[in-house]
Amino acid sequence: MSARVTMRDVADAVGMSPMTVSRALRDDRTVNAKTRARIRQAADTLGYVYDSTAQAFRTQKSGFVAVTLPSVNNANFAETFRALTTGLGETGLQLLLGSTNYRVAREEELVRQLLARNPEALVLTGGHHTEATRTLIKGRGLPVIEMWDLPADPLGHVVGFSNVDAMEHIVGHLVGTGRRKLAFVGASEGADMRGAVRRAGVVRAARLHRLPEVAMIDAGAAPVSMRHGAAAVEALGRDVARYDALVCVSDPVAFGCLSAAQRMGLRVPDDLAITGFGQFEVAKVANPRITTVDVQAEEIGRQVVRLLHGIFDGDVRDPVRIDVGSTLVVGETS
Amino acid sequence: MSARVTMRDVADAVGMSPMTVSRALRDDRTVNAKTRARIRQAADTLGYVYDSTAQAFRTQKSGFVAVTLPSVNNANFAETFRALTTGLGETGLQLLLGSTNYRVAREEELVRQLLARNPEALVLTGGHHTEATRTLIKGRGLPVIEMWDLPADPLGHVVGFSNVDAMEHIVGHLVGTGRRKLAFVGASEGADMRGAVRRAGVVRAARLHRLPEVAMIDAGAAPVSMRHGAAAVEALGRDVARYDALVCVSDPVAFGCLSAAQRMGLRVPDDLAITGFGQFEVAKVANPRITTVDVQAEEIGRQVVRLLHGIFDGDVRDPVRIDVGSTLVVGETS
DNA sequence: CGGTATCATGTTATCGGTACCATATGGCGC
DNA sequence: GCGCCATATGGTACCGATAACATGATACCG
Repeated sequence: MSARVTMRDVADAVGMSPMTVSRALRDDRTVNAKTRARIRQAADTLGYVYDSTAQAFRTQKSGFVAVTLPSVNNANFAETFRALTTGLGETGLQLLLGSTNYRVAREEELVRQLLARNPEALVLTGGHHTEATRTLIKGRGLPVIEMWDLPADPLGHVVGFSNVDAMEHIVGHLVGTGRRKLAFVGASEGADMRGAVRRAGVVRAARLHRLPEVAMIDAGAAPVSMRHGAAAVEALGRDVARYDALVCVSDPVAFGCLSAAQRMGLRVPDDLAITGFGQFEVAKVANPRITTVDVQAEEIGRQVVRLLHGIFDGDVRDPVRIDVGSTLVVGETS
Repeated sequence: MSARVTMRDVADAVGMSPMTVSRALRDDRTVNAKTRARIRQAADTLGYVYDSTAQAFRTQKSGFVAVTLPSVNNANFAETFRALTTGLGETGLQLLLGSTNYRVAREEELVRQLLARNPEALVLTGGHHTEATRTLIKGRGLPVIEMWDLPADPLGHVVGFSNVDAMEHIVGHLVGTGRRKLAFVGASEGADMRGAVRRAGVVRAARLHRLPEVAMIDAGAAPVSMRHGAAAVEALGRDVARYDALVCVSDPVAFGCLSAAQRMGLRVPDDLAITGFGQFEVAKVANPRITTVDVQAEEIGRQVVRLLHGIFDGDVRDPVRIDVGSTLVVGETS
């Protein structure tokens, strides 16, 4: 078991200094072409493997961009993540991913872990963070982007949309089609800020339209998905007739509600309207198609990539705020 | 914009040496409890963030485990990934994730990128790799685990199940309920090995049962999902009556087929049986529930974690092969 | 009470690259 | 022939944490 092959070994093999080897391997044009070829050759022969840890350490540039997501098991976030990976990969940057599991407290620990790897930028999902997280980040002076939200007091750059506005679109649409007795189906109040903001948006919109108070249907702790929506409706049983519209926190939840309602013999949308959120694939394919809001998960990712490139190239200096907006997509469930 | 806070700064703040700080922060019991508390306190006050890059460099241990997935936008893989993150996070290991987008060629580039970060282990999804990838990996002598498959010629350890067996369960079940004219719905033949293996499993099982040749319905390039399943059935139109069962490569595809079939007025399962794969949430919630195969995505992740711990603790030396098996879950679509 | 084990902390060197500056060599213009 | 510049290469220090060894203080033993 021989020790690791380093630039020193390669240098010795060709009778040059490690410095020249370093330059040669990085394709520095100041190294004579013939020398470079000889060095490359020797490196191959010796089975030399570049040590990017050492490089990251010396240059203080990790080549990482850190990203936090509430969960990777969510088609929307996964889509954004894919767009980020693709876009940044072209520049040789690698993504360092962490999931908060929808808990703000977990985010703090996560950010600390990620920052320890010296990322060159930090991309956070959502605009709600603990005070400690905020200080931690601000103290580092690295580029920060918050996405999937439009926080009032951002840490740096922002690429997102207004959850409140989006919910108002939905409520407006429901009111326009004659619904008045709304219920919101989402995760229990708690650590999940995203759900909380959407809930607040519904409540506000209902007040604006002078609707009776919106009922809150608890589908369990975040993350909530299809089965939670279905279980919530099953638990309601006949009582679901008290409402004429279920406003769900996401499309999967809406699909769960839809499915359970159908099993109970309810006609959707005649007896009950159901709306989702996020333009997940299931909304388009479900039968009937689910009314939802398109939030352009991929576009968010693309914009973040564009912004990061601008930042790294020095073109962007002042905090940027990009609102990608959201569009109501009327389906057959409302 | 102050320079980065290092252990030196923390040490100066409490009047001790960096070495003691290092020990204190790593919870080394040789440091006096009171001193440790003081150091922790000072680190917090100064906003110190541990530098894992420096640690990785000095100790020659990156703290990374590299993972490749075909796609993160797949509830099954996402579930495995979550189990990995959780399990390894407890040991202070971080996951370095790369997606192959279902292309074997892309895997090679990816593995190269991941290896440059000096991971302490490599976890690959699937058992098919290019020759170059295999050499690359073997030359490194680091622990390798292939998951989600049971390759005949593994690179190292294996945690998976037999895709072929699983498809045979499904076909056996369909035959048992009187179906004979099967069609397989999956991605175009090409780079997606996983789909190809499942297809082969169906074909083999059909031969065993002396069924007529299985029709191949091309749902487009991988990854295929709900909308591809739906589009495939729509494209077939009335011709779908030529089959009495659609065997789909995954649950999302099956759901797409189901939905399109229902829109066309077909009765499932009376006119047409439909089966999926993977026990995705949609299979359980769909109406009717989709017959599928449970492959225990989370269990795979847990077993990989257990195996990795065994490897790092030195308990595991010889290549291990864990078959987590798969279970037929009969729903209402067959 | 001397000697040794134990605990708590410090000193030094080092992991493998690379920024920065120095140096050697050759070509070219005047 | 001299100065000047471009080209090609080398020397040195250093990024931040930690292994290995050293040291000083205290406890404990017969």
